[in-house]
Amino acid sequence: MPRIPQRTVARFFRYCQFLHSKVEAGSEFVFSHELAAAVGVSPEQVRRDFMNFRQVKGTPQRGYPVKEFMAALYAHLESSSLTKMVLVGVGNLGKAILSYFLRRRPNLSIVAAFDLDPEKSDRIYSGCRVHHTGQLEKVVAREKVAVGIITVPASAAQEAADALVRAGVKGIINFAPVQLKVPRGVFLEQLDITLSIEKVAYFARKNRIKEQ
Amino acid sequence: MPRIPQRTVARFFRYCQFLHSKVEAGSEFVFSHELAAAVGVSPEQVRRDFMNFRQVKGTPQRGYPVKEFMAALYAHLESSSLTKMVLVGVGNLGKAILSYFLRRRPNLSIVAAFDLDPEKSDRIYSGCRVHHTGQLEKVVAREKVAVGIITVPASAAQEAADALVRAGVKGIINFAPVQLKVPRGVFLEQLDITLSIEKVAYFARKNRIKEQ
DNA sequence: TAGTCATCGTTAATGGATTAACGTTAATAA
DNA sequence: TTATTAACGTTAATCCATTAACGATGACTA
Repeated sequence: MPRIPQRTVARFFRYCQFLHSKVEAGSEFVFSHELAAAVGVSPEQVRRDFMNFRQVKGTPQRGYPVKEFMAALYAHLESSSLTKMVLVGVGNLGKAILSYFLRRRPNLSIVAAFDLDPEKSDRIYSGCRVHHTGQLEKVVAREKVAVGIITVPASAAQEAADALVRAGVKGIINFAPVQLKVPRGVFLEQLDITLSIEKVAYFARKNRIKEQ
Repeated sequence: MPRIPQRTVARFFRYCQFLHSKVEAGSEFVFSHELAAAVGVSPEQVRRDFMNFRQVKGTPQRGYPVKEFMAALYAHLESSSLTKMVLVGVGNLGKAILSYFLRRRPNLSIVAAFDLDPEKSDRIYSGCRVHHTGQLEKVVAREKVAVGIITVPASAAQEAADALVRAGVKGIINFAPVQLKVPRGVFLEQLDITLSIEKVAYFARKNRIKEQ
C-alpha cells in the first residue's frame, strides 16, 4: 500500500461518510460521479483516489461495489480499531465537540475531558467525565490516549500541548489561535475557526469563486 | 496586485495576528525567521509571501518594518472595511463562535443569529440577537449581510444555505457534516470538525510526522 | 573606510495535487 | 453475436505550492 497524502486521506473519510449512507439505502453500486457530487470534487479525482485500492475494481456502467470499497477504505483507515482521545478545555466549543462524539463514531472515543475550573471537575458532560487539568498527565498516560483536542484559550494552549506530549499522545488538534510547538513525531493540526471565517469573509469581499 | 492563492491568504491572516502582537510589544522590525517560527512555516515561505507586496521592503540585518507591513497586509485584506455576517444555529458551537467574535475583530461582526427553537428567539447571546429562522431572508437581505455561518445539524444545513444564498450572501462557512451545493459566485468553505479530528487520529495511528 | 556577515529578494528546481485525455471494458440491446 | 455506449483505469500534462539556491544589500565592527 502506498503512502497516502494528507488531502487524499481527508477525502477518504468523506467518501466513507457517503458510502455509509449508500449502504443504509441499500445501494449495491455507486458511480464516480455520484461520489464526486456528494463530496464536492470531480469524478476524475474520485477515480484517481480509488486507484489506491488496486484490489477492488469498479465496472463500467455499473460503478463501484459499495460494500467492497467501504471495507477497503475502513481497512486502510484502520477505523475499526478504537482510538482514545481527550479534550482539554470544557467551554462552549469543547462541549460542542463532546456532544458530537457522543454515540456517533464508534471507533473514536473521547475518554476524558479536563478543565481548570474546579466547578466543572467530576461532572459529566455528554457522557464524558471532566477532571481537573492537574490530573491530565496521569490520566492520559494511564489510559494510553493517542490524541489530544485543545479547546482552551490561547494563553493556556501551549501548556496543555506540552502536558499532552509528555503524557505520550501522538496527535494534537488545536483550536486555540496560537501556533503550537510540538516535537517531531507528534502530528499537529491547527484549526483556527476565526481565521477560517476571516478567510471566507476575504473571498466573499473579493467575489472570488472557488469551492473546496 | 496579483491574485493571491487561498493558502497564501490564510497565511496573511496569521502574519497579521503575529505582527499585531509585535506592534503592541513596540517592535519596529521583524525577521522572516521570527514570523516563520510564529506561524509554523519556513523563512523562505515568508519571504516569498512578502514578495506580493513590492512596495514595502525589508532590509538585511534589520528585517521587515512591522508597521508598514501591517498596513500593506490590512490594505490588501481589506480588513478595514466592516463585513457583516450572520450565524444560523445557536447550539454549543454557534455560541462558541458568537463569543469569539464578541468585542474582538472590529472589522468582522456577526449582526444576527437564527435558530428554529422559539425558546431562543429574541434572546441575546454574547451580544448578538437571536431571531427565528423564519426571519432569516428578510434580515439578511435588509442588512446586506455578506457571509453566513452554518452551525445547524446536517439535516438542516442545505436549507439554511439556500436561504442565505437567496438573501444574497457572497460567502458561506459550513460546519455541518454535509457537502453543500451553492451556485458559482458564492464562496463555500466546508469545515467539518469531526472529519478533521478523524484525520488527526489517522495520522496519530500511522505515526506520520507532518505539521501544518 | 573597508570587510564581514546576516538577511533580504529573486529565480530556478522540485514536488504534489488536480485536470485532462484516452484507451479499455463490460453491460445493454438489436 | 455484434454494436453501442457509459463509465472505468491509467498515463500524461498542467497547475500550483513549497523548497532550495544564490547573488545583492546594507548594518555592524574594526
